[in-house]
Amino acid sequence: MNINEIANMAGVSRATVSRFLNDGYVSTEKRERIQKVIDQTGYKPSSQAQMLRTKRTGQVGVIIPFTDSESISRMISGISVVLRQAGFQMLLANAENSVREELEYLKLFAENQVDGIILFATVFSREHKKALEALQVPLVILGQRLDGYSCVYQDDFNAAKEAARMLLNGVDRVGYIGVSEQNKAIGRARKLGFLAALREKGIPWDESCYAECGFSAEDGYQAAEELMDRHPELKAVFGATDTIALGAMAWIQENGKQVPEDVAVAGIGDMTLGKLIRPSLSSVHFYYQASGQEAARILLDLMNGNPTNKEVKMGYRVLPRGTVRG
Amino acid sequence: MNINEIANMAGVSRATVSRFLNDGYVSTEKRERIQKVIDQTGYKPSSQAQMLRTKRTGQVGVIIPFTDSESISRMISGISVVLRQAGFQMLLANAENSVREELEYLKLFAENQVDGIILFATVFSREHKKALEALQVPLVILGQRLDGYSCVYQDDFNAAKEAARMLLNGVDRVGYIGVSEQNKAIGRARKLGFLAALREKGIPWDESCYAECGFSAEDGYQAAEELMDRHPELKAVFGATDTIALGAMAWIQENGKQVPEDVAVAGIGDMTLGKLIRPSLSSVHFYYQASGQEAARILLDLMNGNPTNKEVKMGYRVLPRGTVRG
DNA sequence: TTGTAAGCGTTATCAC
DNA sequence: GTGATAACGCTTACAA
Repeated sequence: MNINEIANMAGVSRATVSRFLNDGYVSTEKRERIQKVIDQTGYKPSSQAQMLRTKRTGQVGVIIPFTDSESISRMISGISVVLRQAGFQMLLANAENSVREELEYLKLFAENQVDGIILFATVFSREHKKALEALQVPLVILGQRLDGYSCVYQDDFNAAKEAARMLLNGVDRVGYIGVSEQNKAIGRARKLGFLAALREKGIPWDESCYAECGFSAEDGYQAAEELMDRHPELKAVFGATDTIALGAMAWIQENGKQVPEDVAVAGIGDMTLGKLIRPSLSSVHFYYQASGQEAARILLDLMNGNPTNKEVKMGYRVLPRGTVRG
Repeated sequence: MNINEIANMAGVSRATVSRFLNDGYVSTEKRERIQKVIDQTGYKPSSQAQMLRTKRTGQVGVIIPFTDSESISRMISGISVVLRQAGFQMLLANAENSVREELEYLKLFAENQVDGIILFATVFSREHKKALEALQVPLVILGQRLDGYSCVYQDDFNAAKEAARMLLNGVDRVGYIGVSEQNKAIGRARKLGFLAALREKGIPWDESCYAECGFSAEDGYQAAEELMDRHPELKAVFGATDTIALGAMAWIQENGKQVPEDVAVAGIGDMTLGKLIRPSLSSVHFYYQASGQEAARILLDLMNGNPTNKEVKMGYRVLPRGTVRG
């Protein structure tokens, strides 16, 4: 079933059918005839042919570092809602924690497979920047800020600072478990925010109270062990993410300490599970779903030929809960 | 940059270039010439043109009910790894909890937008079955069994039965929090497995000890409240999923009961967070990531013209942890 | 082993 | 308003 057959059945030329489909000028009479035939046959134009002809694919490539993360899930949800509404489909590329894969996908998409790209960024290597410069396709970066590109990111610095303030309530010996500072947002900005809160309170900082780990709860667990072995006197532990904080808290509770009486804990991200455990995890809410929507909207703008780069820093909400002191 | 230009630059016909690209017969001499030109120009064939010409898109549609679920994330991870290796891309369709949307996507993909479909099924309405029958494209169903279709699913019945056995250790008054039985796997099979364990132990069942809810932790929390208000004497609560169980556990602990001394708890799915909370959540591990891989492999088979329908029931592992008695 | 030529199913540009 | 006609960039008989 193709446009020629439809044209024949309706007794018009295929150009007219095409115009009908694309809101061109068609007389009411022929309009009706064509509509009828289409209804009868259930005809749908071949999107492959349309892609070839129009150079538009109606697809957006979304590159994520891994699938198993609540924040990523929420952002994807936001993206998918907006894209769907705009008639776009989402080509999801899962880099599985590999920077090399991430670059591969970037190149793959760059070669005109998609009309636009949303990149969940973690770190920016030289290679990344080179790949981004070579890009012919509109792009929005999610989760990190990068000069010269449209991006949507969280206010990591201030979120961490305020979360640290809440954690430091009546506490002066505190440890920090974070991720590599190569990750500017989650690694660097959050740590700096934390340190800013310390400075504000006049609490001295000793780099040996810092432990670095990956993004999983197991990582947080091990990092807590390492940290607390080194500094059993710590009265509070800050996790760069809720997942890390939850891992750390598990170790702390397992080793005979009360939370928050002996050790207070806080994280960032407001994961669902954080409010279910006892005591409930103090955290900072990020508007992840909205971030995804925002990124998708900016990308739609860009794809519509609006060349304005935009940087959007999302807000946050501090959530004092059971793991910090009164 | 298209195949004609490459052909001109290499001094061959475009057919030869095409053959070169598709592993057809090309003399070593021309092979080298073409390779050189391609290296110089960075030429990549237009996948849109290839799609139109070959009727293959190299894309697989994956329909999920929602994004925010650890089990779904893990299955997607498995799918993406296998598809990637086979050179396919993943078109992710998020139905956002809407059956209507799910059907829309099914139809959309059915119209030859993709070479194959993986459907994360929840319920099968008449409409679903009609849509599935009309499907021209290879399909694998994930998470549910459906006669006549290739599917990969969990052993929900036996997993629930064994989990219930472990929960019923020294306990005879027990409640069950589940989801709608329209969902044959998570709703029906798990409940039946649970009831089978009860029967085995000779424990009578009273339907008023059943509460039904959605998939979120909040749902589990509320269902626990409803259930425990009705039956304060319950000594154990079974959640059809870990998320539900965690929600229920939060309510139980919040209301002054000790887990597992006063009330034992178990769930299904082995979510990461389950092993981090104290006491740690007893559960059943499902091989979700492997399920995704399996589904993708079967789909690849199907797309290769192997018309063998396959049903794969995945195994499980029972994980007694802190929320059940000795 | 290579080239010619005929599509794949659309949309866009023209005349009419 | 409408209909020829020419692309879009590729693959694949078929012939050489």
